[in-house]
Amino acid sequence: MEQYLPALRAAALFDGMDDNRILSILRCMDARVAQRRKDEPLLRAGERAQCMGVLLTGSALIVQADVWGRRNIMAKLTPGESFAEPFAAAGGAALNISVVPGEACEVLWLDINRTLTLCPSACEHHARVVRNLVSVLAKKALKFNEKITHMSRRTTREKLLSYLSGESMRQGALNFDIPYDRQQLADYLCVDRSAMCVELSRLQREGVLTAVRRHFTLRADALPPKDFLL
Amino acid sequence: MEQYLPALRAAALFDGMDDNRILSILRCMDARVAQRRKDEPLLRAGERAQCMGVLLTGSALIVQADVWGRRNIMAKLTPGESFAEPFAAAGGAALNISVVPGEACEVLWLDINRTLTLCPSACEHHARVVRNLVSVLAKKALKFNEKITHMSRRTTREKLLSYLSGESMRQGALNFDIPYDRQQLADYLCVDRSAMCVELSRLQREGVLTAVRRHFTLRADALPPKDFLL
DNA sequence: TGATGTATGTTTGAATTCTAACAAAAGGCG
DNA sequence: CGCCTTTTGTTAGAATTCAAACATACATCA
Repeated sequence: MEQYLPALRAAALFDGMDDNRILSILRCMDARVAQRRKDEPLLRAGERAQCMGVLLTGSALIVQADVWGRRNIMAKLTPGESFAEPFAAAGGAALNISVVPGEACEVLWLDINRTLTLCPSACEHHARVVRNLVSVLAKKALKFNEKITHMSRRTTREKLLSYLSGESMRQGALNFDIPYDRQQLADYLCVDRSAMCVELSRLQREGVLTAVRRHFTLRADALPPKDFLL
Repeated sequence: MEQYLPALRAAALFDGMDDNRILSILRCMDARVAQRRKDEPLLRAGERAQCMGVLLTGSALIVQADVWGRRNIMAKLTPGESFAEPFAAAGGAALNISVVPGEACEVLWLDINRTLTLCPSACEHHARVVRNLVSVLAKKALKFNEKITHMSRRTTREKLLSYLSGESMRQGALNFDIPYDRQQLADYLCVDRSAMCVELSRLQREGVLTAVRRHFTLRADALPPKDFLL
């Protein structure tokens, strides 16, 4: 388990804990590591999530997909990020999402209930893990909140601008990369890819932004007021 | 504070705690009660949420609104439910939502940090509150997840069916009431009200459901397979 | 370098949604 | 009951989005 410490130190769930504490917690939470190839889902919709996952290496998408290939991308995971916590923390609720690797990856499975119900005071590390879990869950709710904010806009143009200006602010620059390709971005915003490309082209023609693959540059001064407040 | 115990006993945050414990926790979390008239927001977008709220009486909507009156309803609160927890638990993040009363109501403000950072072991009740908070946050994330599921559908018809079948399952009946009027439902699904009414009428003409004000009846057998899986 | 597969951009007609305005129904209250 | 307000339903034209197909650009690897 020691080999994964570099990844775990960066995980929000283990924030403020030294290596020994982390290893101790891993034992308490019955931690298990699993490898997945690119085509093997980490979790499938319909399953019950008894454990939460922490991505150690690689990347993965949290998606809802139907049989016609319609896809709703909830989030993209990078190493150190966790997933399925809300389901595991809500008593092993049935998943309505799948988690699919973007490439081969490694995951850590953690039994949440061990920290919540068992040995509550036995090891004091638990208090810290539970507090970190509170923070992780809160941030996940805020992430969903943000996605809803983007999706709630009525036009593709507004959805794009809402997402892109959000990313720009988060990264603190008008010049930034996004983690999605065009199809993935369309699936994140829940719009048609080709219609989104049309809108991106229009925004570029109008001088509002430049978009080269995953790299974007916003020109805030070029936006008509309609797209902002007031 | 004792007068609010009936409402508090029903709150998920105080699950499994007797009256004395609840009162003790209220003191630890620096609980304060506030009244609001129908037109006074409980929270406004832009503010920082240092405290989480628990609705004691009345009802309220969590909304995102822009200056043109476009409204995105995130959820409707009933007594015992809490709000702004994700913002408060994420270190007092700036709200991107407002909380507006549907009628006059009373709220309890709780300082989350008191349970998370201060007197961590002094009173053992804290462990229970924090565990309850984990559960409350997890359920909120699942609620947002559900809203995203409905919104991710591409047509108004599919959004309606996704929401209504979800409510039907949640309430365990084909016959059920929803908490929203037509305008609120449209704002929850982020579609135009009149277009939604048209779609509701069509669904009724097709015999898929009946809709009388807030009361709905689904006729599962009348749905063409396209609207379900496979 | 050339071939292949993937990602991105563009075009078109069909379908859907928005907008605004108005009509009808329901609820509250003197 | 009659009046008023709020809610719900309907219509029609304009605007937007979808869907499918194709063209172009880019990346990888033999």
